[in-house]
Amino acid sequence: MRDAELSDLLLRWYDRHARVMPWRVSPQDRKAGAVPDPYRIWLSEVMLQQTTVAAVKDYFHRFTARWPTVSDLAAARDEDVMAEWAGLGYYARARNLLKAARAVVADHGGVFPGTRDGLLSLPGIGPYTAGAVAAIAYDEAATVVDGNVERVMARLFAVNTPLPVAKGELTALAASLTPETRSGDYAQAVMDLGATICTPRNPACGICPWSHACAARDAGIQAELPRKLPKVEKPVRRGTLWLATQSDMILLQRRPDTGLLGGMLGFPGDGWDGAGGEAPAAADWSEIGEIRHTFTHFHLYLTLQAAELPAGSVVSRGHFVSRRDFSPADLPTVMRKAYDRWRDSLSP
DNA sequence: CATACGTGGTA
DNA sequence: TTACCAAGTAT
Repeated sequence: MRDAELSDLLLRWYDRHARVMPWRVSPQDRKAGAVPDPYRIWLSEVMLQQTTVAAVKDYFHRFTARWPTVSDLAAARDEDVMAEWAGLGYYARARNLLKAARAVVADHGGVFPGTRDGLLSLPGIGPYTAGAVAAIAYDEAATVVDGNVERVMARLFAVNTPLPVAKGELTALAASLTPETRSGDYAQAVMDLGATICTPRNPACGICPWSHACAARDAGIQAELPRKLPKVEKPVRRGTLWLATQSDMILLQRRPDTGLLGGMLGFPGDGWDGAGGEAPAAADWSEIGEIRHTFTHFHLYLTLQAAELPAGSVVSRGHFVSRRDFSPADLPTVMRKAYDRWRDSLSP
């Protein structure tokens, strides 16, 4: 079977089964002339990096309601954007989002670059996102390779080379199928196929439009692909978080712009992320419990120390914020876990 | 090329 | 409960 027949088959499947998403223009609306907004496509694609559609939806609605255009976002305050991103993870995405929005306004007159190569020059936009935005927003015939596409190609062509070694090979195979027309619909179609039918476990080959052409299915090894190199074991780190109040104030600390939870609000800590080393103030600290949290590359156990600081206390780290100006929703999840435990210890 | 970088859902 | 997984990028 020729490659063009395979892509046509998938597009016909997509016409009937495209999932509805807040940022997506349906294939029917596209055929009627509707054009996706590059800003919304870019925002959604950055949010979707290593993140599920379900987790992204509410964040996408809040961001687009608050900042409807790239110019609005470019004019936003850093702390507002970081607070709005809190809980979504991979916070470098939010910092780069702002940098890119400001670059679009400052260097491109408020209009997104019109090609994949142009998009690639913006912070936070790599090969996948550049291709996805170019294909979806501009119908450029860009090859789009995400985890779904890697899995679909590995199975369709029975590639036994493990990831990430196989990345280049899978990209070339994906390129061999990418059509010159309806490139945006096609890119979304392959990803939808991977997300709904060609799933990591128990792929639904019985209803797959490509099952007849699938080499892995033919060999009965579809569930074993793509193969992956063994993962390194996560080490355990331990440390302390200091939870201090002073009358109606809470002690918070903005984290450095780079590294773990970069740019996010949190509580002063020590012993687990290279920062600190001692309590931020002399006080009668009492241990109120422990939280555990697993990051991408390590398990973390944090001892929680709480204290009411005497009036006039000098703190070595952080700054006091009135409870009225503090929202736990602005915290990254590990910090919100600590806050929730703290609050529970105060009013059980 | 390997590592750092979050979180919530699922088996 | 543990381990894996999700529309990756930067360094």
